[in-house]
Amino acid sequence: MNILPGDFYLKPTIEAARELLGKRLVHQTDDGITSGTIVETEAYLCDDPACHASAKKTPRNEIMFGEPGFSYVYFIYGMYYCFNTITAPVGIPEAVLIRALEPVDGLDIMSRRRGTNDIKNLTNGPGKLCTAMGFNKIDNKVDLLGDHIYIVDDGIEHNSEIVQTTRIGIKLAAGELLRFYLKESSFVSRR
DNA sequence: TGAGTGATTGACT
DNA sequence: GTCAATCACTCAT
Repeated sequence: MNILPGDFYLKPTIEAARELLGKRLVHQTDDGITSGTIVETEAYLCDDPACHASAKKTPRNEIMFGEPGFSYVYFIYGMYYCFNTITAPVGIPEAVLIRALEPVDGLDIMSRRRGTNDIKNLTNGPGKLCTAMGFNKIDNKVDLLGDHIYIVDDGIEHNSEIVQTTRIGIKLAAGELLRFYLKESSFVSRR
């Protein structure tokens, strides 16, 4: 097992977003281990109007100004969580949103949490993957170099073309090409 | 395509 | 202190 080192998160955010594709996100809980290969990400930059932290520092987004390599999990639309990894040095609020995974471990746990046995429908969206992986607000501000939540490089070449396109579901700066996904994957949220 | 959901935020007393 | 608009989504129509 090869956990991504802390300096991975010091790369330019766009580069980190691109390189996170094909890596595996792991979550250890009381229910057991769930993990999935990252197949879709979005970059959120400090000068980006769509970024939570672009306007000003607030209690909710202050984690983005902190240490790279931490999780940023936030509650949205009254029902769903989204999982981000903090990038860029302290003081620069940038992050990578994990939008979709290909389930690897703990399929039974994910199915139970999502209430479906359709694996293609388990983690193909930011809200869905958090439900399947069991992320909630207590998983905010967690060190991704710890043994609770971490991202590993299995050393597997995904051999898939990376598609760069526009982000989904946002109003501001919707034209920016900051979304990345693996072309061959059938687990991305939308093409 | 549209309704529903509730934390967050900023603009008001 | 209160209030309403906003929102990086999902599911059922």
